[in-house]
Amino acid sequence: MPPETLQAEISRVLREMGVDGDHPVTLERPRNPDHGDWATNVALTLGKPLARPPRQIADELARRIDAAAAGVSAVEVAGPGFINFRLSSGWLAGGLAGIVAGGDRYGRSEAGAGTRVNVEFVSANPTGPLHIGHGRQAALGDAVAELLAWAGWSVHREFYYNDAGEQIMRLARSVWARYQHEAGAEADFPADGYHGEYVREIARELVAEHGARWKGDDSPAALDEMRRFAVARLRAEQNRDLEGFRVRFDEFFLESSLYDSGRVENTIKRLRETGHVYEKDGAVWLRTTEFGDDKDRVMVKGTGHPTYFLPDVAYHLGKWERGFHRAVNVQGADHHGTVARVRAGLRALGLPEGYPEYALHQMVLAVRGGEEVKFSKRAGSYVTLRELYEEVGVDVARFFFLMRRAEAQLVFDIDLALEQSDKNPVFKVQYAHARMSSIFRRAEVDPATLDPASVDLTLLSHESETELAKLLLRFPEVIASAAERHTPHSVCEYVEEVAAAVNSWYHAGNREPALRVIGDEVPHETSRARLVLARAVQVVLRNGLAVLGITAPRTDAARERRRGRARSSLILNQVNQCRYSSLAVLPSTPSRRRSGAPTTRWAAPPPSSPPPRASLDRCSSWAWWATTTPWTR
RNA sequence: GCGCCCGUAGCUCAGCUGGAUAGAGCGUCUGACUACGGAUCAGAAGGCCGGGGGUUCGAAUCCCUCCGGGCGCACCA
Repeated sequence: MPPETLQAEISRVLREMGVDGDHPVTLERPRNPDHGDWATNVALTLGKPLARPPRQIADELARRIDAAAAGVSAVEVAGPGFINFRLSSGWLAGGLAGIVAGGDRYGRSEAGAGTRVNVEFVSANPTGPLHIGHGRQAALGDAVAELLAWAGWSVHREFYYNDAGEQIMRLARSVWARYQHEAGAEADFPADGYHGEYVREIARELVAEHGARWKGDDSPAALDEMRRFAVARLRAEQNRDLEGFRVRFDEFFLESSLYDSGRVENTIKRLRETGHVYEKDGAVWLRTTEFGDDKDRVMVKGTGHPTYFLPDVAYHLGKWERGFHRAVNVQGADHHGTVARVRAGLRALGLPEGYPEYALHQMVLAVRGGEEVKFSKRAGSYVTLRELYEEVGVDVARFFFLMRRAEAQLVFDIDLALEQSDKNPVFKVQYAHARMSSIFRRAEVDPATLDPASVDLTLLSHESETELAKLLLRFPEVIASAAERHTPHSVCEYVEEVAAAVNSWYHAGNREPALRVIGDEVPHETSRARLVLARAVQVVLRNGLAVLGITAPRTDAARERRRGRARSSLILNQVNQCRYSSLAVLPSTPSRRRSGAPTTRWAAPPPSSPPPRASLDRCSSWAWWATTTPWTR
């Protein structure tokens, strides 16, 4: 955000010039650096009201500005009447000191005033392991939640699931059939069953724990036992996968509790009282068209059973009544059809328009060697989240899931994710952070003891330094905007930009030793000032990555490997990668649609022959390289 | 057929809710290397912002329309 001093000074001058106090003054950051650090088009917008040429207004405004009071070093009029400002070195120095002083709170704001907000995401039903679509949603939801927390909201992370619906029964029937096979009985596998290997695993565990007591038993009681067992197993597995992905929830909300607690009944009663309910063809309808939906919706079917619409409304009404007057739902874009109707149902009950908010995301495509990766052994028809992050690492997976805006389809490039160079944006950013840490180690200075107040920061006068400093000072604005718009990807882009600026600054020191942070060529005071800048970089990168749920390493395992300490573990690592690459070669059937599941669906038929084993070849050549290449140059 | 999302450099994508000469990474091309961590740097080429209309001082951005791609449109879950 623009410096308040500048904003205030412009307002003062405008009042002086007799301009109406509520005339909007927008300050924006010009794309072109020649146009200064901040610019305003206010003279252009004043042309009509003042009946004067914009250029003339701009000239007068620029003349009257007190640069010192505004915190700028230059005021220029350009083009048709833009006014460009350049920030003063004093303002920059104060800002840098503020970053270091702010530390891990730098970038937070109190905008949310501690108000409660509910962020619901993942919400996968326990019918199988989480897939990479859930992964995108987990990363996205967690980042949106964290952004809101940084914007001063009190955030509640919630996971909603169903343990008794039709799909769960399909799961139960699938497990039942596999169990009969394991127990040595005949049974037809249901046509709509779940084919993943995990179903067999659950059946085997059932046998291990309960023996063959349900052999040949197709009673509802037996099916129900298996349902409970399978749901418990899969819920536990999902939780392990999420914990491994560093995502935690404050609450797991069970759909069936809406029935048990009478909330569904209560909701329909209250809807009837609104007078928007009618009966037609033996079903009970809500007139959602009165509230912006494109057709009315059935709440209770002719069979007497409620549709999913009803518990959805009951659930969100419950959120409101639990005190969450703001709620954000992170969901796959295939759910956008439910948005209008749920909101309409809630409006009928008197809740405000636009409740809850939705952050919808498109599907994920995993690509390796230019080919889509579709299958895995464990889940059968899709790539699981765990397989993905065990191969590329949690940090990389989270960043890749977040680096595109949610509404766009995501191509997850596994080759790029495995790349350990600046080609990979995650390494580029983490490396920039590690590099700053390395400078402090080298200088034998504890960054925590650095006191920016005792340092003359105006010594940071090289262009690479001032550009970097200005970039760092944008951080709070980046966070605030990303929180408001639910766009973690803009944080990814920002940290990447910071890393690039850090490299540029750092390498200026390679070309001219006088520009280094530490060394004989550098005067002590200058060195101190640059250490403050390095510290500010650390703070911003660490905080930016923290928002995204990514670690900011002080050092890197790869460096240890280069030092030759861990040759064997490197080789092991490559072998592991070969193991996971097996997920590319297993044929299977396309997945079926499951409710509550985000949008990863693989519609293409299974390959008739296994794809080429390029990744295996590469692994073996790496192993060869590792055993034949000396570790020190 | 209706609704939502997307279409920007060869590829993957940004573009801060209407601003000045449309940006970044990868790829390509040309240079640089005794290094505070080479996991590198400097530079260049590359564009009818899907097409066409409109709105205004000004449009990738807003409106209309067409084309292309994805998703969703049940008394399914």
